[in-house]
Amino acid sequence: MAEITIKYLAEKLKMAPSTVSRALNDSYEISQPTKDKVLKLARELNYQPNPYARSLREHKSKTIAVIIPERINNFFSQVIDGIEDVTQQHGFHLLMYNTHEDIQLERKIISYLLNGRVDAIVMSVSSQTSEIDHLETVFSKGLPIIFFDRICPQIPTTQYITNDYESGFKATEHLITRGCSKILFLLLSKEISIGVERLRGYRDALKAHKIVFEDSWIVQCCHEEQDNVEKISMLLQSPQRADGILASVEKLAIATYRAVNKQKLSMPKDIKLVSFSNMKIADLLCPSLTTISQPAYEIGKECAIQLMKKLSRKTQPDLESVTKTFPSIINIRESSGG
Amino acid sequence: MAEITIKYLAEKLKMAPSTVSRALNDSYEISQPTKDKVLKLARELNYQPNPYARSLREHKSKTIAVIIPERINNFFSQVIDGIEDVTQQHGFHLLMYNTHEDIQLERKIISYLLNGRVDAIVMSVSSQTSEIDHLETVFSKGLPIIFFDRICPQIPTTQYITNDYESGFKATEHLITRGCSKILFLLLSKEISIGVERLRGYRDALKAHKIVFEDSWIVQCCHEEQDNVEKISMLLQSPQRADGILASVEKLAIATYRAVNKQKLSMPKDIKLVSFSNMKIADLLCPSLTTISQPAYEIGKECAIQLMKKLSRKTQPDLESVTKTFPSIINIRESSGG
DNA sequence: CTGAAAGCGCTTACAG
DNA sequence: CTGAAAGCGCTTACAG
Repeated sequence: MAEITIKYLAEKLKMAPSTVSRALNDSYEISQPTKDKVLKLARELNYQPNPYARSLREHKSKTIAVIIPERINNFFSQVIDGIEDVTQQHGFHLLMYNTHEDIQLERKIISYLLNGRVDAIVMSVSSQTSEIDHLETVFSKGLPIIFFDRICPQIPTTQYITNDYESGFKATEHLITRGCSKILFLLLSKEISIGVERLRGYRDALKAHKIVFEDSWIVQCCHEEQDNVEKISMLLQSPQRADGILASVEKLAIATYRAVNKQKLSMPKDIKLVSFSNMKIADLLCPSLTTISQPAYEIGKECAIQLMKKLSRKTQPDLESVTKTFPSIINIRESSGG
Repeated sequence: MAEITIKYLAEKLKMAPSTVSRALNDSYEISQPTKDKVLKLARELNYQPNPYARSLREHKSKTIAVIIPERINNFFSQVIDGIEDVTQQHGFHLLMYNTHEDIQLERKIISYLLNGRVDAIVMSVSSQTSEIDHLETVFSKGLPIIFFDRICPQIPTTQYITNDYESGFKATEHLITRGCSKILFLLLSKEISIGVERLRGYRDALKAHKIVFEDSWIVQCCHEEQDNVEKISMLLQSPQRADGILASVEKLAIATYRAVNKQKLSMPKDIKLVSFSNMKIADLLCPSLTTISQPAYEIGKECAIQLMKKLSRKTQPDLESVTKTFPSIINIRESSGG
């Protein structure tokens, strides 16, 4: 790969490299004829600047890291599409990392990003993230970071969530109006921010409807589908089983379907289900799934817009320390009784 | 962000930068005591080498570009998980690009990668990709490139596919044994490689079973769900409508479900469906979907393994010009009559 | 075993 | 308007 460099162009054109560089960057200091000559040759030879030389010199990389806890997930895919659509227009590149919900991996990934590899980070923390010193390091180093969905309220930066408390409340209320009185809340173990808010909404809805809450209704699940199916199956075969389930995450709704089938129960007759989910085919499931869906693409776009705004300014003002809320939508379908 | 550099460490330690660099890289030329001192301080100050300085110097970036035509797609997500799991172990980073099935965007993305930004490319081409000069440029520049699924046979490099001909044949045969005699083949417009192979298998299966093929059975769809639903609906309301559908891509199966519902037809009674799809919840659809699923994660892993093998060698032998085939699995469910 | 020097490909302050 | 020089943070061939 014999690369075309500025030096090479300069030789061919019998100019100084500095002149070529300035012409390429359309500097006001360079005459039009010179610019024309340089551009012409650059195009002919398909000159592409070496991004790393530029990054080293400029101390910026024009790349952004996106860190998510799970890749096979419509919500995150949609968020990333939103991010990419914006950053691409600004000539930014996206470095992508999946933590697999593993805090150790998350720390390691963060450590790779600490020396100029990226100009900013957009991130949804893993469900294991309770200690946050690695995230504090990012912030204290001055590396811009934005959180979405699974946020980190302790870090004073811009964060995007949806109205999780309200959605949890409404979803629970919906189940209650459909006749449920024993409602299980499924969540991932130790899940932060979103789980907490959704849970609060759920509990307050129960309280508002004078349903006496039992501790056993909060069910900590894991990331292994088979384990979750078995756990939920067990719960469903108990004599005083629940009549409603609120799944705080899509994968737990899937596990519920499997458990219901396994126990040969009928949904929504025996058990009703609502889940947070951005699945596009929720309406094609058997029975169709009542979902609370988040405006994922818009969230991604907004993250990127804020970042682009910050990074494009000469004097980069700090990202505002604020948590912005997008509205989720509840789509009532058969799984909850329609 | 005041960065810790080698120069800074060298000053603190009263050594030369070259010594520090060598100690950090565990060079045999450096004494153990010196290494210990350097490593100690580096750890204390949490030194992270500047990746771009190193890339510029070494002419390698330790990053790989992954280019896919669509992000909200289980198949691609699984492939990428496979790629990442391997590359991460080798300290490589992943730059990710979604072409949205747009050849112009694909060309643009490729052009960004031509000057050392990445050490290699893993790619699935867009369905619009008929001209391939941009891919030829990549190859001729000596930038390693591997294709998967939607491959580019004209480029002499390693390519990964599944047994698409065979799967198309078997899927068609399956529909025939379930009583279908008018089988529609849905494909994305001008789709390359995979579409072609699957289509060949389909046609040969018809021929083998002495079914006289009609041109109108090959239906070119697009990327707009609504348009596809309408097109398929139209076809389904014709008096001599098909009794079987083979969807070469998951999104066309989804559109078929919607069209069937819209026309108030019943699947599998009125119409039977088989689709290529890596959807994990195909069994939960109404009716459950008969799928041909590809070993996506394994394909991703294999792409990455080949690349790592190549890139880790001092003398990098060319990627073998060979097309390797992974076996897909047919999962028979209700949509095709069980 | 350690150090001084050159250079990767850029950009920009400084001269002229 | 153009050029020579320095420097971004590394690594390595060359000395000693």
